[in-house]
Amino acid sequence: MVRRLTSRGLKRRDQLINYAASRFAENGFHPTSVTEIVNGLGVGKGVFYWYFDSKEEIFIEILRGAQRDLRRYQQKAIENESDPVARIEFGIRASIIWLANHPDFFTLLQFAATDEKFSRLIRAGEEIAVQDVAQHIREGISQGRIDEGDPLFLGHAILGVTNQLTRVLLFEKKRDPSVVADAVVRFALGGLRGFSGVIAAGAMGGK
Amino acid sequence: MVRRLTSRGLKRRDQLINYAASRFAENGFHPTSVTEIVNGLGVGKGVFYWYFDSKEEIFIEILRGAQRDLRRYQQKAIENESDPVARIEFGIRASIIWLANHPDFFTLLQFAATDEKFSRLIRAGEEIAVQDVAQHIREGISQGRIDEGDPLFLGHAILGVTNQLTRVLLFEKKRDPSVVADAVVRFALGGLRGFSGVIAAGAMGGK
DNA sequence: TAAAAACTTGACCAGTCAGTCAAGTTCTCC
DNA sequence: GGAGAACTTGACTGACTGGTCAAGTTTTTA
Repeated sequence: MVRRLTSRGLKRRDQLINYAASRFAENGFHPTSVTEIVNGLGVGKGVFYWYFDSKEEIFIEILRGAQRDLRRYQQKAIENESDPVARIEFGIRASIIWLANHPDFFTLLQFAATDEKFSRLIRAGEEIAVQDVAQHIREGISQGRIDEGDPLFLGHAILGVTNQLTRVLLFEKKRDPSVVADAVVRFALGGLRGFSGVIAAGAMGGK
Repeated sequence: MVRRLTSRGLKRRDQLINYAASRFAENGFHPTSVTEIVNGLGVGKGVFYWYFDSKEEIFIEILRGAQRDLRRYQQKAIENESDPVARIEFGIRASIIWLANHPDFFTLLQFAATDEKFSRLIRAGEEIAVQDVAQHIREGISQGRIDEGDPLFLGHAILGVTNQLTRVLLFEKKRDPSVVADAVVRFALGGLRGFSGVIAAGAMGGK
C-alpha cells in the first residue's frame, strides 16, 4: 500500500499498528479480526483498508518495525566497544532489555516464527542478527578466546538461549532483566568457550 | 470425550490424529478446518465429532501424545548411564534424534507454545523435561564438574539451544542429526561449565 | 474559494467456519 | 437372530470472516 499520508494519516496509521499489535499479542493473529481492531479504536472498517491492503500486511509492518527497532538498539549498545567478546555480551544484554520493554513484540515474533506466512521474514531478521554476532565470534576465535567452531552455529545457539531464558525467566517467572541477562551471558560465554571433553571425561566412551 | 471404542474405533481415532497432525503441521492450526480434515480422509464430518468434542481437543491429544512419546524416548536413552553429565548429553542426543524422526511434531510443539490456548500444556511438559535435566545438573554440581548456578535456569538454557539449533540446522539447513547433536552438546556442556570472567576479562569494566 | 486529495463511514457481499443432528449402517454380544 | 451399541453420513445452522465500495467529511493546495 503506497499513499501520501498527511500528519493526521501518519498518526492514524501508527495508532492502528500499535493497537493491532497489542490485540495480536493478546489474542493471537488468526483469532483477532479486523472488525475487532477497528471497533476497539472506534473507527469504521474503511479506515483499516485505507492504510493496509490486508490483515497480513499490517502484521508484516508490525514485525518489520520491531526488528528494525531491536537491531538499532543492539547496535547502539555495542558501538563504543571494540572487544569482540564484550560486544557479544553487550548485545545479549541490550536484547534482553529491549524485550523487557516490548513484551508484546516478543510474543509476536515468537508466533510469527511458527507461521508459514511470516517465518521467512523472521528467519531473515534472525539471520542478520546471527551474522552480526558471528562476526564477533570470528574475531574471538582468531584471538584464541573462543574455541574453534562454526560461528553461525554458535550465533544461533546464543539466540536460542536468549530467547528461551527471556521467555521463561523474564516473562513467565518475572525475574529481573539483569538477572536474566546474567544467566544468559554466563551460559552463552561458557558455551562459546566450548567443551573439550573435560567435564564428562570420566563417563563417555563415544564422542 | 469418553467413549467405549472398538478396535475399529481406535483405528479411526488414530487415523484422525495422525492426519490432523500432518495438516496442522503443514497449514497451521487455525487455517486448517475440520472439513478439510474429514474430506482428506474421505469421511463425513460426524466421524470427527464422534471421537472429539472440538478441534481444540484433537490438537491437545496430539500434543500430549507427542510429549509422552518424546519423554519415553529420552528416558530409554539414559536408563543405563549413571554419570550425570553423560545423562545430559545422551538426553540431548535422544531428543534431537526423536525430533528428526518427528518433524511434524516439532512444528506443532513450536506453534502450541505461542498460542494461549495450548501454551499451558507445552510449558508443563517443558517444565518436566527441565526438572529431569536439572536433577542431573545438581549431581554434576555436587561432583564439582559443573559450576554453581541455578539448575532450572541451566536446564532451560539447554532446552533453548537444543530447540534453536534443531530448528535451524536440522530442519532449515538439513544438517545431519549427529552434526546438530554435536553442536548442541558442545555448546550446552560448555555453557554448563560456565564462564568465570576468563574469556572477556580483557574488556569489561562493568558486568 | 474551489477543486482535488486525504480520510472516514458502515452497510454489504460472498465465502467459510465449528459444530449439530436425524437418519442410516455395521458390529457385538447374548 | 435380534437388540442395542458403535459408528457413519452429510445437509444444515447461525455466527463470523476478510474485504469492498458508494457516499460523505475534512484537509490541503493553488
